[in-house]
Amino acid sequence: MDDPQGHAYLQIGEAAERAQLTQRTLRYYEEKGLLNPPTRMDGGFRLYSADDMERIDRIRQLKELLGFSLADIKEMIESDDVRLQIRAEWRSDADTAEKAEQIRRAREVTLQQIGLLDQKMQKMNAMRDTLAERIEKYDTWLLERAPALEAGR
Amino acid sequence: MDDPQGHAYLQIGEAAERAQLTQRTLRYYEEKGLLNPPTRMDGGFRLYSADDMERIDRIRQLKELLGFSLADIKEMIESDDVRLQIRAEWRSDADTAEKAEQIRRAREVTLQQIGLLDQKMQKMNAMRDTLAERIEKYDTWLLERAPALEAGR
DNA sequence: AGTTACCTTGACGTGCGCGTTAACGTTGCT
DNA sequence: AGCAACGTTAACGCGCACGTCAAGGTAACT
Repeated sequence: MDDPQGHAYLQIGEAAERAQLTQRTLRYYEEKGLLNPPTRMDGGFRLYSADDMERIDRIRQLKELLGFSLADIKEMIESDDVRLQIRAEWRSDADTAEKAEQIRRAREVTLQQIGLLDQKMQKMNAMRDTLAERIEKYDTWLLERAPALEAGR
Repeated sequence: MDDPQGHAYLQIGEAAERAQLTQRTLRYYEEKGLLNPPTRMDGGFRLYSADDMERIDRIRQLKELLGFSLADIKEMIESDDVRLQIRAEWRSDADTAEKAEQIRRAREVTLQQIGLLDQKMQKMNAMRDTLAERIEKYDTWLLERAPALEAGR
C-alpha cells in the first residue's frame, strides 16, 4: 500500500526485534509514559513510526549506557517532545513566542544532559587512569619477579 | 590504642557514612560476596580496613557510574583480590610461578575493563555529539525565527 | 471459512537491591 | 552496675523493570 520501501511503520514484533527489546518492554515503556502511544491500525495493533523507533533507541541508550532509571529517563527525554512537536506544528505557527520559550527550555535541558555526560566521562577517565596504572604495576612486577617466564613468549 | 592518627579501622556506622551508603547495603554486599568479610572485634562488630573502604568505593563507582549489576561487579572486582593477596603474601613467596599466572589473569581482566570503559566512553561521546548538534539546531531556529527576542539579551 | 501467525489486555510472578522492624548482644562511660 | 549508643542476625516488605501465562481478538493467506 503505502510502502515504497523501508516499511514506514512497524508493528510491535518487528519493532521489538529491531530495538533489541521485548514486546512487553515496549508496552511497559508506553504504560509508564516514556513512549507516546503509537498509532494503531483498525484492529488495534500498534504501529511504530520512525520517530518512535528513534525514541526507543534513545531510551535504550540512556538505560544501558548511563544506567539511569526509567523515571529519570522520562524526565530527560521530555525535551524530545518539544522537538517533535516543533516538526509537527511546523505550518501552524501558533504563537512563535511560546514556541521559542519551549525551545529555550529544551535547549537548557539538553545542555544539562551534556554536562551530565561530561561529568560521567570525566570520572570514567579517572577510573581508566587508575586501571592503566594497575596494568603498569602488573607489568613491572612480572618483569622483575618472573622475567624468565616472560622471556618464553 | 593502635591509632596514631587516621583511624585505621572503622566500624560499620562510620564506614557507611564515609562511603555514602547504608549499613544494610554494606552487609548486603558482604552477603553477596562483593566484600570479603571484614575482620571483627571480640564482640562481633565489623571492622573495615582501608583496603575494604577502597573496595567499597570502587563498587559504588562501578554501580553509579556504569550502572552495572552487583553480579557483574562481583566478577569485575575479583581481580582486586589478586592485588590484595599479592600484597599480603608478599614475604611468603610461595610459588612465584603461580602468582605470576594469577597476575597475568588479573592483567587480562583489567585490560578488558579498560576496553569496556573505552567502548562506553566512545558511545557516550557519540551521544554527546548528537546532543551538541541538537543545541545548534535550537540556536539557529531561535536566531532565524525569534531574533527579536534574542536581541534583548 | 478455516488455519496460522501475530496481536490485544489483564493479571500474577520474579529477581534485584536494598529498607525496615524485631529481638537481642556489645562497648564505653559514669 | 547501669545506661546510652552502637552493633548483630533473621525475617519480612517493597518498588522497579520487566517475564510469563491466560483468554481472546485480528490479519493475511488459502
